[in-house]
Amino acid sequence: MKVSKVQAAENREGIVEAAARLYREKGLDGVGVAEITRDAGLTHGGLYRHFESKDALAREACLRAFDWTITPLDRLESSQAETSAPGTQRLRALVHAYLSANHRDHPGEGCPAAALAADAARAGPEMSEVFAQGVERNIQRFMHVLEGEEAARRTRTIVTLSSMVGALVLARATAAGNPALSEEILETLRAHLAPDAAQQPDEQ
Amino acid sequence: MKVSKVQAAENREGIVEAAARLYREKGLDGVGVAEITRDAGLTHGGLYRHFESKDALAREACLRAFDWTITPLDRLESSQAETSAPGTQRLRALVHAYLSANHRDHPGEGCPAAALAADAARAGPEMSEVFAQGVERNIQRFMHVLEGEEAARRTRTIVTLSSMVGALVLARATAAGNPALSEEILETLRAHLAPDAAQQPDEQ
DNA sequence: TGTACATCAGTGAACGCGCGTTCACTGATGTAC
DNA sequence: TGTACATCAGTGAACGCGCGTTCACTGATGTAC
Repeated sequence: MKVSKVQAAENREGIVEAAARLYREKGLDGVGVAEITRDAGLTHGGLYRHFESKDALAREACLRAFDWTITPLDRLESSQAETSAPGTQRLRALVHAYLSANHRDHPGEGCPAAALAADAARAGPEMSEVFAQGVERNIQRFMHVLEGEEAARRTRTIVTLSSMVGALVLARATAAGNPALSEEILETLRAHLAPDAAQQPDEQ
Repeated sequence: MKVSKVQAAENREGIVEAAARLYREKGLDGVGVAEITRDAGLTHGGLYRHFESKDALAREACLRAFDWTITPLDRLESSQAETSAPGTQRLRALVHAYLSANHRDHPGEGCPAAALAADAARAGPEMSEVFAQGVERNIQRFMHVLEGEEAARRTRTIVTLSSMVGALVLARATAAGNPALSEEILETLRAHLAPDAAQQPDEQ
């Protein structure tokens, strides 16, 4: 049956959000349109009123996923900033949130660069464009946490983001098979990217 | 028809090598048994004389892929070592080979950690064990390039490997959509991990 | 060394299954009057 | 404001297709004598 314009827009939104989460959890090839629409409370047939194809939905879901990543990081940033924390402390909070066991164990709500970059590299030029935009946005936002001259901040951001993505990816791949190694990787990069200070009790 | 034991062993070997390459190129979910066996010059039916299932083949292929990664790196190491290069130079050669456009554009012969870590994280505990072994082997081999106390070398190795994996993964995801960003990521991490010295003409 | 025959690596048709996509249909929505 | 009806979001059966796996069969291999 037909549905109000408002309801239809909400349904479309629900599909994108379900896809953004499920793709990050199971990979671009690991989840079908039936599961996505079911997760959004719909049936699979209606999907094509909203999206040209599964690939078009995947691109929109990836773009959306890059929002989700930044939001929780921002929340952490601002909660730290409220305590009049200097830039160093904000960086610390960001690095610790990114390289946490919680982020490792919940890719569905986490950074799409860590969850989907390899899949995106194989998914064709359009998906690569989406990803390039998302990564560039991540870089821009991350730069605001740092201090100093712009070129230097960009360099440091790219180094830090690359290190965090690699560490999270390796920690995930080894988590089930060798939990100690997985934790060692996270802890080593936490210490390297956000050193010094008293070790505060770790997240989750 | 039946085939000699030697031929059968060679055929099995060919399947593993084809799988190790194709999985890295197309992902664990991106290639089927028909394509793998065809690539090895066989038909799909005979695969189950050698492997219990597709998943068992995938695990063996991943383990094999971790050899392939180390082999070309070793060749680079030793060719540099012959010119009586200090450890710093060997590290430089390794980092430049890993973060090259050539490695980015040919995942099939490259590091499985960069190509398959995200897939491995979703493929169950047995695959995670395989991956943990492979990563640990990568760490052990990489440590030999560095100088200093053992714990410090291990820390530096984990930091360097994580950074290289993340940079390569991001460079691959953005290569088609924004080649300049992809190159910037590689170059930024080359400069960060193997700094100083006269810029020698780049690989490929 | 020569012969008879059990073994088994490899073939290719067939299977059940889940995929992405299509389409005739339903019926509430929202517009034209 | 009230009524008639065109629109179209959503449903669910159906499609063709490729997947992983099975299996009856083939015939060279390699062993027993």
